[in-house]
Amino acid sequence: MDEEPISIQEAKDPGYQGAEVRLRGWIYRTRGSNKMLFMVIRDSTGIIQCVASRSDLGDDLFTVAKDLPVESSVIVIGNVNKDDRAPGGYEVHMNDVRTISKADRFPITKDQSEEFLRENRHLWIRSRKMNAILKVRSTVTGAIHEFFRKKGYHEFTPPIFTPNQAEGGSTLFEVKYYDRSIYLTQTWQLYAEAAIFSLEKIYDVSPTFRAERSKTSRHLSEFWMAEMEAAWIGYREAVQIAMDEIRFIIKKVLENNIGDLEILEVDPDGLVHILEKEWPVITYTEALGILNDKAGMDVQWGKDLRTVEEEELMKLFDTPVGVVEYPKEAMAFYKPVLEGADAPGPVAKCFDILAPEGYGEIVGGSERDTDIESLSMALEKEGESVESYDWYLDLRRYGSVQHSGYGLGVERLIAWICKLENIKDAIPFPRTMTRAYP
RNA sequence: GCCGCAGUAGCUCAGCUGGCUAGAGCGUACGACUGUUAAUCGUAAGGUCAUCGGUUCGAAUCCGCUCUGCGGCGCCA
Repeated sequence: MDEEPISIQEAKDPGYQGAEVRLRGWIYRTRGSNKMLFMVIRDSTGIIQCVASRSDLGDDLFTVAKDLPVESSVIVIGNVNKDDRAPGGYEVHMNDVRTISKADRFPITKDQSEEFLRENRHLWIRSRKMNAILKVRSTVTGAIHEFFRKKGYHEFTPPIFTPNQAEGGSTLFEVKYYDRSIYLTQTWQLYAEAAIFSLEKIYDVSPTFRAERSKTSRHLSEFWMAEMEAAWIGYREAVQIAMDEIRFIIKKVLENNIGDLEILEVDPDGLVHILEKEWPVITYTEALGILNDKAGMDVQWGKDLRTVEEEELMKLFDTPVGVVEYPKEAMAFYKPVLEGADAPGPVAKCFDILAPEGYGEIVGGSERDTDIESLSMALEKEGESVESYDWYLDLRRYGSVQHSGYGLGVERLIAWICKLENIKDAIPFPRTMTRAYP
């Protein structure tokens, strides 16, 4: 009588058709008359319609079940069958409904604004949309681990509290640290550079904090970055690794999340198509030429590409594009100059990967400068105290080697794969300049 | 840092050439209904129109400050 509960997804398996099953879940919708009750329930795997007539359950139980509000938790026992009349094509004829917890009136109803859903994120996370996104997210982070481990990389976990900046001073979160201040990490990079002299090939997926005053649909104050750092490789190899990584992630999403993409109304064929194509790698200087020729934009050499320029450029491509060798001037202190480059000015051994359809930069990376003199000069130029980076400069004093690394913005990648309008939906509890609740 | 948009029932909105005793749909409560597809029908409850101040005989409506949220630029992943 008390059979083991199964998931809603399992109940749709041919082996269970006609059988009595026990399902656990939450009420997603209810409809009915005084003789019939339709109760759609959901669990982590999906939704299924459950139906009963008054005579099936008896007057008392029918009345109790009919009064259960949306999001009440229940155990349903009944016979599952294919039924074309049911949404989703399967239906459970209920023999029993057990109330685990009767819900209060659920605040989220048919009409929802973005703001209201963010205010109620702790409840909205139950929605089919968020459920699907979070499953894709789990696939993405899992795929990152799998990709690097298969290639012989070690997972390396950096500190989150850091005394130094690495990406420009104005974007650090300063926090109390006993009787002084410290910062939340903006990147694992300086520590990763130390670690490669032990592990050679490392990666991580970890939170990153940037206090940029950006109020856009592409920015978060707390986001997850998947980074890699490896000894003995140059920036051009790093570009290829990053592209392989993204391809691998997309492949895994296609293997595991077709149903979720469907809920998100994303056509998987688009992703398949992207996997089939070559992804171009162009230089910054070439990018300016393309912008001039095909978009009529006259961008002054030496400036970083701005959002409009990236958007115009990516209108010309339907796959991710690697852009390499940006002007040294616009780049962070640790990016070395490429000698003998075919460009109007000094360029750095660095790259970005841009996603199509306006999703912008999803990867940024570079080779790392191994020259103490030029590093010290670059730090001074940025107004940093060279002394506080002494430990970092040590890495150049004891057996320095060529090395490169990059960071992939996990939420930006998810937003692109899932075609989300806003990056805030790519993370369960978004943190922005104006929101740290719930 | 700069620019723009918004705040009216639990939710989504209408009302904004000043005349309101502030409406609708959804949700909720009660009732009806034997196959519903975010069912349908009936009845009801539910509001200091974000705050403060100003103009006016009269302000949801016009003006100003503030607060809150959202987006765009810049910067970045």
